Amino acid sequence: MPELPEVETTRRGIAPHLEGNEIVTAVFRERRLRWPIEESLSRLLPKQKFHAVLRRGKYIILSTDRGHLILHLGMSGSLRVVPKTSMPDKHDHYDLLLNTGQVLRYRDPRRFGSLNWTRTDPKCHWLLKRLGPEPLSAEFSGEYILKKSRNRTLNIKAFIMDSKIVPGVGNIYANESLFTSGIRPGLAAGRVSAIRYETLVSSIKDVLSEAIQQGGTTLKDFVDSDGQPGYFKQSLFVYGRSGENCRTCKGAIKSRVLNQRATYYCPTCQH
DNA sequence: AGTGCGGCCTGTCCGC
DNA sequence: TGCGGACAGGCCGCAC
Repeated sequence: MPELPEVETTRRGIAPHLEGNEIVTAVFRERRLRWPIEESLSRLLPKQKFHAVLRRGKYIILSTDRGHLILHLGMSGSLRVVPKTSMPDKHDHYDLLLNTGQVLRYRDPRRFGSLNWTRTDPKCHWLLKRLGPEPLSAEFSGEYILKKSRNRTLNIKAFIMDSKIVPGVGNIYANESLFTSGIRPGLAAGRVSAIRYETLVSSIKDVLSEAIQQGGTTLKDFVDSDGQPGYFKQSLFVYGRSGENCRTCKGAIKSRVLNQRATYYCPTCQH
């Protein structure tokens, strides 16, 4: 499940292979992703040259001289750069063949991902325009989130997973950052104090940056790698550890469902 | 406006 | 061993 660090790792991995290079052909084998891929892309994309590979939340933006591809990896998506001789497998839904002889290949067994095209400023695209500030930017601060949270009854975990508040904090990192900052996931967002929001924002930034750094260690092998960055190996404090011992207090990690999402916490360390 | 939930998918895991 | 069913997960869009 690609979280923001994996998306950023992917972005960094593919960028040097794309920037300055041109699309020769676009092959779509399965257009039924979260939204059907526009038919016109097959004829629009050839001859377009990439000039930037950006990220916004968990969206990757491939900017060309004529517009922008906006893509999301969903639950099971991955993007890799492979030689054009490499055969696609069952879940490899599209290929962008480049003038370098390499192919940018999208795989997504569950097809929760998406691919959209826009000619205008991607910031104004309907998928991106409502997103909150980037979690790793200065704009995402304790002050900002405190202000957004006033009078909100929604639990703090669902609140930080709301992309309108801050994009890119998925279930794993929501659980982990709430543990690190000692906050119970079920607490109403509006009842969390200013000082605790300062801690939470720092935790989110720390946990995301650290995971990006760990993912970065696999970058050099990106072309040949299986696309799984190293952050899965990082030691998680609570996520998926129901019944196991808390790494801090040795008590049992609990789990419950909040807003239809698996939620893990330590009843002793989090209040 | 805020909140909660349905729906989209398929690989994996569990129980029989 | 084989089979069916539950589950996970991001996120838009809808209903209340």
